[in-house]
Amino acid sequence: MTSPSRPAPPPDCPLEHYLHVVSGAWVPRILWFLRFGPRRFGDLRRDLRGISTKVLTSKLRTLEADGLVSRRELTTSPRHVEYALTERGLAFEPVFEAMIRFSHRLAELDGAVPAERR
Amino acid sequence: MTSPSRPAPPPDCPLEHYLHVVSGAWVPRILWFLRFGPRRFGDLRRDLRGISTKVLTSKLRTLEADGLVSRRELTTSPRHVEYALTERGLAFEPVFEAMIRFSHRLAELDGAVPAERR
DNA sequence: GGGGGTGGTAACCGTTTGGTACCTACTTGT
DNA sequence: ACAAGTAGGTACCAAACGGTTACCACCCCC
Repeated sequence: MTSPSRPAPPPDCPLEHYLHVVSGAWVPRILWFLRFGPRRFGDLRRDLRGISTKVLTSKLRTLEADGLVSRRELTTSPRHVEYALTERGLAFEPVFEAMIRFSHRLAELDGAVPAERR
Repeated sequence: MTSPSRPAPPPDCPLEHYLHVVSGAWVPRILWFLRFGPRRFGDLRRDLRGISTKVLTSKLRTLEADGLVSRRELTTSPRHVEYALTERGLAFEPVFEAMIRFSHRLAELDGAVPAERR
């Protein structure tokens, strides 16, 4: 035990800044599906196959609190609620692109097909 | 009718590909510190303030199994083990850059003009 | 042979995260 | 009237994740 367990909290680290917002298994996936445009609650639930309504609700609430996602109730026939990326949420776009480049690069290094076909 | 699109789960989805490798609270941080060059076990433990040796070991094992990190035992006086990014691990670099851009962009939106127009 | 530093391993436990099941409230269609 | 679809909320659990505490093996130095 050389150093005290928790002596210095991170000052202004971009990594911590990022990880504070994007944690857990579902948040990246939610943002992923929202980048294609506004999406309704039920749509997201079907997009993210396997997510429970409880978790989807809580994650959307968190993202709304963090200002990455906006919630809009539509005055439509059964009642629709539309979720969309805010301007802050759109800041996530470079990360999506990077994740795509990452997985393409890994596929490339695996020596498999050039990721364009399949 | 209810859902305009329920696109099938792409078996080679870049997002899932990415998330398979980078999950949990510590893995991104470990990769972050390794990108500056090879690092010894104890160095990483000090870099990642608060991580336990158990978790650090298990994460490094996983990263090694995924081929993102290499492990090398040095024949030095006390005994050193050096971890480094492999070529596959270097594919993560765009993600780092994107995370940095993300946090800068958020800071920009926080501190600057509230230009909420569209 | 004791102390200190390295790099772990194993057992146990607590917190966090997510899942299941059941519920409300409203609206539309039959 | 009643079923079905919309968007949730709540209570209760299960599993994953991570932390704590020990302890080991090795090496060097004194």
